[in-house]
Amino acid sequence: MTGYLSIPRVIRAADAIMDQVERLILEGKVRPGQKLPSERSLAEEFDVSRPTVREAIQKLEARGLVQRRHGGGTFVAEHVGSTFVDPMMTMIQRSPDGTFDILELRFALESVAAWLAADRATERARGNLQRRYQELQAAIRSYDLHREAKADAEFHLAIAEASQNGVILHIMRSNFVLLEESIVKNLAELNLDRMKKQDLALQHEAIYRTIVIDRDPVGARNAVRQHMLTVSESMDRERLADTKPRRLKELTQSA
Amino acid sequence: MTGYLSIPRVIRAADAIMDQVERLILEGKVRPGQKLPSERSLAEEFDVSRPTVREAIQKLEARGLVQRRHGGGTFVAEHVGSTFVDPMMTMIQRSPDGTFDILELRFALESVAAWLAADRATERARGNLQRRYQELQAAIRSYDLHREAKADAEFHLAIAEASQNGVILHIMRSNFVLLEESIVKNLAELNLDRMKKQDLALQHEAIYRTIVIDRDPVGARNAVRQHMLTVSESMDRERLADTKPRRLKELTQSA
DNA sequence: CGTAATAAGTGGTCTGACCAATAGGTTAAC
DNA sequence: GTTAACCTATTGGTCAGACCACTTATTACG
Repeated sequence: MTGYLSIPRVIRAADAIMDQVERLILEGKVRPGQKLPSERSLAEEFDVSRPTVREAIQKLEARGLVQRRHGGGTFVAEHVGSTFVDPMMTMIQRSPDGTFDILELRFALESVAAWLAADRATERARGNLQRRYQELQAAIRSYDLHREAKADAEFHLAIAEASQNGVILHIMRSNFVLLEESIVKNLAELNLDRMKKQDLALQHEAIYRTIVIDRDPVGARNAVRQHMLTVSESMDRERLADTKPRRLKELTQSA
Repeated sequence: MTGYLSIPRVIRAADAIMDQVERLILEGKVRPGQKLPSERSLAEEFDVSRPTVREAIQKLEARGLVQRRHGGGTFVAEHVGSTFVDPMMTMIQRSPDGTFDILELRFALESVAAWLAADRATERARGNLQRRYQELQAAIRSYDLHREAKADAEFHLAIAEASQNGVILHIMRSNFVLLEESIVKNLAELNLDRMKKQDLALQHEAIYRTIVIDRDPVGARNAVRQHMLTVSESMDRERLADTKPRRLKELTQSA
């Protein structure tokens, strides 16, 4: 049937198909959410067997590019790369120090992102940031913890978007879910302390203002650092017997 | 957060097998580098067909947990998760500003990593860092560009390891290949300028010293920042018509 | 003793079939 | 006429058995 059976293939057929389908997706020939051709028709089109096509699609699924529904079809993931959290990351999160590790990561990424955002955000990005900020305020007033966490995460994500750095944005996006869970945790503890809660609100306001209004890179960076510091302090109580020294505070203060 | 479309997921046989095999790996029943049972014997053991086992293993392969060799067998990946580079990242890298974006990411991550490493690196991690540093020096003397880039990347990776932050380490590992390519690019340009090359050597020495010998967090962070700044300057010449303002320098100086 | 031919084992692909879930159109009930 | 139940074609999920291509270990030959 398949004409090139006699040709010794160095590369695997499945990988070749995967590249082709991947290109279809990445080049936008099939848009996010759209349905991919069925396995059978793809097999015919590429002139390979269905198992080979299945292998290809499975790999794409494992990488989060597509999603399969039994009986429904195969669909391109809604936002490529954003729903996908790599397995290692979730493992890390469940580890004892995971939450704090993530906080240190955020400290590193978001302080730089804020600096960059204040420096070079587009008009559109600033508008978006403002919208996210207002949404966050509304969420806080709603006393819906989950909604607040989501809005909080979206706000921080908007900073990354405004930074115009695709890599930083991608990392924050691909860990959006983790970020959200992490925020839920933090909020749950902070809710007991109205003072701290007030601090958070002021800090969010400072971040928003320094980036969107003042466009002050240094101020934005410091505001984010202060914010992270407050969040980390709320966690310290619960982890007195930590195995590693945790000194975000000093990391913040030492210029 | 999790999709509204989220359906009552019926467990697929392949996924169940994947979990089982994954557990074998993560629980250490089969060690990295070790050979996994053949597909046929796994199929018999789990009482499913070989295609199903193949699907399971394929997914593990796509996630970088195992590696298959035609005719050889399936092996557990040497360092789990480190071979895996996610597709989006390679796309970003090929974009016009990709190289600079990565540099900004490194600026954010590595400066914090250096700070943490100087503060809390274990004896073992410091020894490893020293070894990597010596290897880097040897590589430089060999005038082998690729070897030098690899040693350079390994050195920076060792900093992340010493930081004891699993998340930062993971991100740097999963982008190790990109990091290496990025360094090759930078070195290629820097090679024309012996002065700059000398600067790099001094900076690597400073990073090594502040972390391993002095154990000076602030010094380590500044050393990394200075290093990134030098690297970024070598790129500026080639990208005068950049679309985004790039001011790593100011990001460095403003305390 | 060393090297080359060979055999066994393993992943890679194919064919074809049947099962299970979904989606959409058709029909029946209201 | 509208809505609800149902039926069917489509599509992904699984299975079986076979053969090909590559690797590795064994064996036989020089």
